[in-house]
Amino acid sequence: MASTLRSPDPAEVADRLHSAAIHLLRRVRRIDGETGLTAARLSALSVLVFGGPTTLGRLAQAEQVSAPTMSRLVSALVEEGLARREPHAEDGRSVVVTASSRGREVLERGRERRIAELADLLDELSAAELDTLVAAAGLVERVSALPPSVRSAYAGATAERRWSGLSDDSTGSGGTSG
Amino acid sequence: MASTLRSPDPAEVADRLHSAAIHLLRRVRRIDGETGLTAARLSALSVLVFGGPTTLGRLAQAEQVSAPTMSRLVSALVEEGLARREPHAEDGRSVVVTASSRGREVLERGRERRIAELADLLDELSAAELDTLVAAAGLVERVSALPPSVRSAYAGATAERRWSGLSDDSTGSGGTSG
DNA sequence: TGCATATCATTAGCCGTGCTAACGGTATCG
DNA sequence: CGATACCGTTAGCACGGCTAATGATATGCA
Repeated sequence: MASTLRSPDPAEVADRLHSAAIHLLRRVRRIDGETGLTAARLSALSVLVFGGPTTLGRLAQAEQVSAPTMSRLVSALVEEGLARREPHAEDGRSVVVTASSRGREVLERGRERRIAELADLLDELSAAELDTLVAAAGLVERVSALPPSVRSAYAGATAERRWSGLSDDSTGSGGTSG
Repeated sequence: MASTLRSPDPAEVADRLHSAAIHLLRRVRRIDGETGLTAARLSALSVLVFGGPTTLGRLAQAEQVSAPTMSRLVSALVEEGLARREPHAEDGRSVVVTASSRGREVLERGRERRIAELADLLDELSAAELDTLVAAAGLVERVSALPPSVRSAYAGATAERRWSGLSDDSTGSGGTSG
């Protein structure tokens, strides 16, 4: 209502975004618990699936978390059989992380489940409103200073399955795994 | 770009929102660490400040968390002098939580700090884009099945400082505190 | 009245996820 | 060959979700 009647106050925008993000995640937390995929793992896995194999460090960078955090996250994915850790061909210090075929399946299943759960909620939104959400998500990603193509791959899928900074030296294979 | 050219796929919307929320919160987590106010505490405190005193249970409901979680959250706020726990006048089982004046100050300071940190990022967005974000935040709140007026109080402030479900029987005093 | 049940909040304990610090192993450069 | 830099892991801390169990109070019914 009031939001479009005037120039939005950045303070307000920040607060409302903050609040919305918190509540959205609290909701999703409950949902993805059913597949055993938590939000952070799902997010990391999706980067692997859509972006192809990459090193742990680059994955951490893409997800904007510290290396130890990503290491633990990857360990969880590996233990669940959703990803593999492999030695880097050229750099002995590095580790290449690859989504397993089961990882792809589970990502898709989790995705479908999440959608099923959200379907009732999203149903009451118009196409224009969905558009608004998509646009906002894009803006948030931009504002969060992420490598943008990673995130647009989320939607584009076939258009750009790899992103510039990651595949040049770390994967070596070309992203066709499983 | 492509998002406005067709009817958005709910799956896509869900994924992108999910991802955006994760990354936004990861960013904000770093920011509000400087004031000692974490995201969850800030969110709860803001409900108290904008909504007035309420019981713990209702606060938990408003924030969509379990009672134990909110109890711990409130304990943290109380220990930091940002809120008070008081016995309920009519129901001995209940506890009324009230934001202290310092709580209001700190909320405002944390808010300002968060905004200062986000200023560079939000600066690169147009007014229309900010509008998009605000609209999206509202949609997310709606979709997250929250009591809507709580959240609109975030923006409206003076317009509706109380929200229907909370003040009828739990506060007893009338919401004018401090 | 008195006991059973329901409700509100707290405590206890688990898990996941963020961090920094410290460490081991590898590359790289002098 | 030794010093230094870099990558990843381990260790340990804090926080915030949750469920289960415990007090304490209200309520309802015999």
